[in-house]
Amino acid sequence: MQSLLQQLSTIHRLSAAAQQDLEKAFLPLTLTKNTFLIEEGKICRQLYFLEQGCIRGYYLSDGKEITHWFGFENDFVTSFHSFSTQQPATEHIQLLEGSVLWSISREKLLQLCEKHHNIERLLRMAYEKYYIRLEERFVKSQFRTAAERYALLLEQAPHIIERVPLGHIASYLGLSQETLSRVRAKL
Amino acid sequence: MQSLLQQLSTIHRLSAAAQQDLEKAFLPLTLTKNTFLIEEGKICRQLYFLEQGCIRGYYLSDGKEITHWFGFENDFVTSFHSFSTQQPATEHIQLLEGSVLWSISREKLLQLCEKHHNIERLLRMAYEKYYIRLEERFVKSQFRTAAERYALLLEQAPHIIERVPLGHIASYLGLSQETLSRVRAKL
DNA sequence: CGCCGAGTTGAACTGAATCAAGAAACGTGG
DNA sequence: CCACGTTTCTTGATTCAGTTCAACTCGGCG
Repeated sequence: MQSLLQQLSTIHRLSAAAQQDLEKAFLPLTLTKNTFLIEEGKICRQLYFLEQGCIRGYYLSDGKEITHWFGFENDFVTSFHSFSTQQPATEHIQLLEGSVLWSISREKLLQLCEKHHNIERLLRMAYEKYYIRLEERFVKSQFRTAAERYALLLEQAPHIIERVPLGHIASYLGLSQETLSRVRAKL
Repeated sequence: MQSLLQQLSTIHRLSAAAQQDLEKAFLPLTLTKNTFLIEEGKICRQLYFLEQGCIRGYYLSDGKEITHWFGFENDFVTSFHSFSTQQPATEHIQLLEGSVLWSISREKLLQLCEKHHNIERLLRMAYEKYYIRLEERFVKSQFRTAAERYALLLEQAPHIIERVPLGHIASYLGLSQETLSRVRAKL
């Protein structure tokens, strides 16, 4: 719980009352490797905070799994599309390691937004932050070669190679596994 | 102004007081083709609503202009990274047609968020919407061929070809202009 | 011991980039 | 309203990065 509050405070400072309500609203959750947090076709009603562990989001395209994001310690994860619109998810979210999470329902979160302007602001600022992060990733991947994209990933998440199978990283970078293997072979 | 209020109401319903304050805060602006709304290196302090016209955001990579988004009627536009963080912009924003816009300063917008929880919520929901839109674009471009990406764009914005030079569309799709021209030749 | 998933390596193929001309369309001034 | 230069678009030839398919290696594990 400490790391959740800590992470929230890096986005926006909360009032004591808002913080207490949030503490009560998040429920702890420990899950094993390969568990699915969300499956395609189901409606996602929970937002998760990943305290410890590693997660991927992927979708199926022509029968192949395309990993389009990873979550690590201190990330908020969910299927944002489904969570926001309450339409069926188009992606799977799967644990890559046994993980410790905290969850809050959409309903509860919206109640807290209603009650504390404070929390609504934090959420707004969190979306801003995640929007900018996604935009940056988009810009930095277009018109870059395989080697450049891999080098950039290693810069941003040096630990990733030890924790995530190569095939998942390859599709995340928009490459085939064989190409990524060859890129790595050249150091 | 009518179309701005109309557009806001599709995101979230505002109180009369909040709506009135917003009406006062937005200033009208009419600019000619090729004007720059934002230039790389400058800090972006304004958010714009595009009532009429057409805009692109682009950045320079190896001396080449890469258009990474277009704005049309009823879009909110700014350099989100610079606007949110108040760091220098990494992109240019340029009018592709003479346009009618409304602008609000970051300072004023944050004041209004402070005053009306209502407006803070609308902004949070707007960010949600734009986040989802960006994510969808990302997913739909990765692992797609040139022809598929072009077909998808035409579905979503059939009018774009008559309003925007081919070269800009090509870089938006992650292609060279020559390739896009050949894709079009095959209908 | 043999299977299985994960990663590597090789050879052939291909979609798209690049380089290089040329053709159209456009706007501006005379 | 035409002439000229500029910008925009097309077409061709060549090259290359990355895919695909297939075989092989390696380490872990029942």
